[in-house]
Amino acid sequence: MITRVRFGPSPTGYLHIGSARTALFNYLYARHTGGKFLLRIEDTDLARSTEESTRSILDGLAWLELDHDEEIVFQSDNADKHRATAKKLLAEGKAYRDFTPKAAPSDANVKDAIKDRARAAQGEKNMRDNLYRDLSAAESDERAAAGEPFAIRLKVAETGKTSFEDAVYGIQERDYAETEDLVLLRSDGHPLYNLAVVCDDIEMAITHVIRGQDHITNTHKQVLIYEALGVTPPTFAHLPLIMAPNKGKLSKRKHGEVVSMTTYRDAGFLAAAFRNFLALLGWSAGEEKEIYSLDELVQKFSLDGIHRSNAVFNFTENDPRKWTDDKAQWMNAEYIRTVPVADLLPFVKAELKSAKLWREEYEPEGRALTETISSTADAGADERPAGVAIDTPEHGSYDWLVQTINLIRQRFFTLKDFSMQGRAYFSEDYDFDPAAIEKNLSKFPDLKSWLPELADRFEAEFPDEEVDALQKPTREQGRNLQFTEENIEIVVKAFTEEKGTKLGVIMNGARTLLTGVAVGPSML
RNA sequence: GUCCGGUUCGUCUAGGGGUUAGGACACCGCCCUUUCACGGCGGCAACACGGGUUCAAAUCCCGUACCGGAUACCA
Repeated sequence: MITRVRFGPSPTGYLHIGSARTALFNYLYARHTGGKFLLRIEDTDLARSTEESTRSILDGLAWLELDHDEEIVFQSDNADKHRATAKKLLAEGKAYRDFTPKAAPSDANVKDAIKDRARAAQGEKNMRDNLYRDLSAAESDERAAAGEPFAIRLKVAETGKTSFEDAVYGIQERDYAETEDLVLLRSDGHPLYNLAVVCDDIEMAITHVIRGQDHITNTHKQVLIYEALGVTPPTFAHLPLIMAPNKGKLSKRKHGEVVSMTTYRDAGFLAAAFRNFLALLGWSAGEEKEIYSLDELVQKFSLDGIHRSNAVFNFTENDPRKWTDDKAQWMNAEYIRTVPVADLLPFVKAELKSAKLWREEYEPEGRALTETISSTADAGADERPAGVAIDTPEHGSYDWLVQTINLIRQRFFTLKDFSMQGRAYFSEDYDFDPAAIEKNLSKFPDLKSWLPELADRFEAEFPDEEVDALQKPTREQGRNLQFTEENIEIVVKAFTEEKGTKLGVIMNGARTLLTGVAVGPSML
């Protein structure tokens, strides 16, 4: 039997980090088993569902590259089928009409009202004391025909228990006494969540339901519906929850943008890095390894590796450095500097484009950015074999771009850094960091004349260096120097001694003047 | 309240009868670097508590505490 899983977000907000992880686990399980990953928008609560939210969720999934199979199912489209199912259960005597007038929804805090009510009941409540539970079919039909409004409730047996074997939490049991005669169809005719989910899961032939642990109680109710329908329930796998640093609920209300997937996209995170981070929140392959490609995740993912305890998503409000989880930040930086340039290039391009720093020359005709890049260009880092003349591709060329990225990405954390910290590499129009100026320029007033002087010196020592670097005589033989790291060092050191200053002063001053920031590749 | 679940360094976690309780992030130090990072090396730091079972318990059982979830004509 082919595995079929579904991710069923309700479109009442953006893609939350917890939902994103649920989606990821569903995706990984489907791909691991060679099954299907389906998407179902659970929009039965039309009062709260918005199209904007649906779009935002779809955007988030697209960003994470969790492509779904088959058509997206909108639960609201199936309302008629849900109603038909409720009526069938009614006809079979497995459900009944409840003519109790609908309670006015408490306006303030629904959740609190429910908790208060539950506390007040102190567990003394008899879940089967509904007046209409045993109304004769004839009388029920009659009242309905007379136009009296009613909800349809499932008739839960007096004694017994629901049970299912959760792939993560093991055998789960719940006495019927704990479960109310749940409402299937509202008095206004709208199908409710549990009914809708069961109907759709059956119709979509879902084999594994992977969702948050907060649904365990719903699962018991859904098992009841499956039983009433005479359908074997799918396998359930409940996931531990992702908590806020205080181990409380992670919510938009309280924690703001840190919980939204779009925040990470906009902050310059690589989807691959964030996916990797998310995968390790509540799941482990049982090995000492942190970096996993999507393929590896797919290959190693299993329901057995899912934890039973909640995980804390760690961040510190009001600390810009720790605005989100340290490990997520580290992982992103790790990806930025180690991923093959070819994989990084498209993202850098997008970033530069949005910052209006992109030039068409970077991408020569007929050569896609993702194309394999020459091995020399891929050599990463600022390290270069000693004694080899520095090959400086034409500024603005494709090769120049690749080398530049390799040079600067070593100290970057997000894609944003390419247009912020690294702006000077792509444009003459960049800002100066006041702290960097203070630290590296203002303190040494002499730099004002030294730096231009050094520039002249370079020009004199390395004339025309881009044209024919390798042909040039070395210093021993004549005037001009080969443009190598060693020779640059000779020139700069000589200059430094001449001025009676330290190398660091010159290097740092030059970097700050040239790039506007204090951080950057070495001059030598 | 009731039902369900959980508890290993600050955080993510490995380990599930005998381990110096391992790794990662964060933090601190040293090295590398005449910058900042990267990197390398090292340090700090954990089995919630109490009872059992056992030659032996972080690991199995029970209880307590604490944390979380659920308890709608929301999803």
